[in-house]
Amino acid sequence: MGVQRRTKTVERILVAFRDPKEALSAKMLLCRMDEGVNKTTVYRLLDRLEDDGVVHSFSGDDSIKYYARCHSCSDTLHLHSHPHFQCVSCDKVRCLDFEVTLDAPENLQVMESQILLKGHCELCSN
Amino acid sequence: MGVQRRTKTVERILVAFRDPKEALSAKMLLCRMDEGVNKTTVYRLLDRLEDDGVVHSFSGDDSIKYYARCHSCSDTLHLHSHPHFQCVSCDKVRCLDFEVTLDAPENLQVMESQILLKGHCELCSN
DNA sequence: AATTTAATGCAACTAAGTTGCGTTTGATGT
DNA sequence: ACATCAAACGCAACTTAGTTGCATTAAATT
Repeated sequence: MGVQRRTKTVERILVAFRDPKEALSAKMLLCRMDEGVNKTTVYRLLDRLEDDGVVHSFSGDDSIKYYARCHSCSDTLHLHSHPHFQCVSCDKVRCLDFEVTLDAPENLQVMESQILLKGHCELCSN
Repeated sequence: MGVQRRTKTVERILVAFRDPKEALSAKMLLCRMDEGVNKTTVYRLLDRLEDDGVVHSFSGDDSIKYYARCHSCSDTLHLHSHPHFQCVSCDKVRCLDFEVTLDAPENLQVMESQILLKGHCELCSN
């Protein structure tokens, strides 16, 4: 049933996610919140915020779980059909703007699709 | 520079990958090879086979690395633009037949794309 | 058969993520 | 304002995927 109390740590995590496109791992979040927050708390809050439809998650190419803001999700409806991009140079991960629909074989009942593009971002592609 | 010697363990791993579409994790491989093979060996062989263009890898929704046979790759050219499917019920993972091309924003220099569909496979969708 | 070096096994390690439990703290009622 | 109670927290210990160093084994070549 997700987050019930608006604690300081919740506020700080939401601040870390102020960029609507940027995706963060638990470790990145821990680094940003310089004043000591426990990693267990971060992992648990990310779970709760995901339940609430505040953030969505996906697995990066490095097999690390990344989280980013949701924009039209709730605790009852989670819908993401946008791709994500991971820069192989600076390792930044983010949501891309366009939606993708794939027509999968009929015998498969597809519930979700995760698309991860890898390459060099604008800043790293020189 | 990949596999240089055709050892028994290499043979056994290639047998495990006889299904051209099925994707396997290191753990699954270890289970299949009932006679003791060390996990380090499996991880190392998978790396080498990937270098050689014999298998390709991708990250599952469970943040576990999966490997599957390549069909037209070599040590110099690795090219995969097909999606993968992971059944949320039986956890089997496999390659799908169709190729996908996405038009990413121009400012991004995309080198590779990973598409993972999640849902129920034919056998589990009742 | 002897030699060489890739491949293997083992133990110890790293890193992401989880769990149990005792303590703290935010929300609610009086 | 204060007591209460469960949500949220911190800590330590754990699980699991994957890696590394090193000594040993076994393919390939002579």
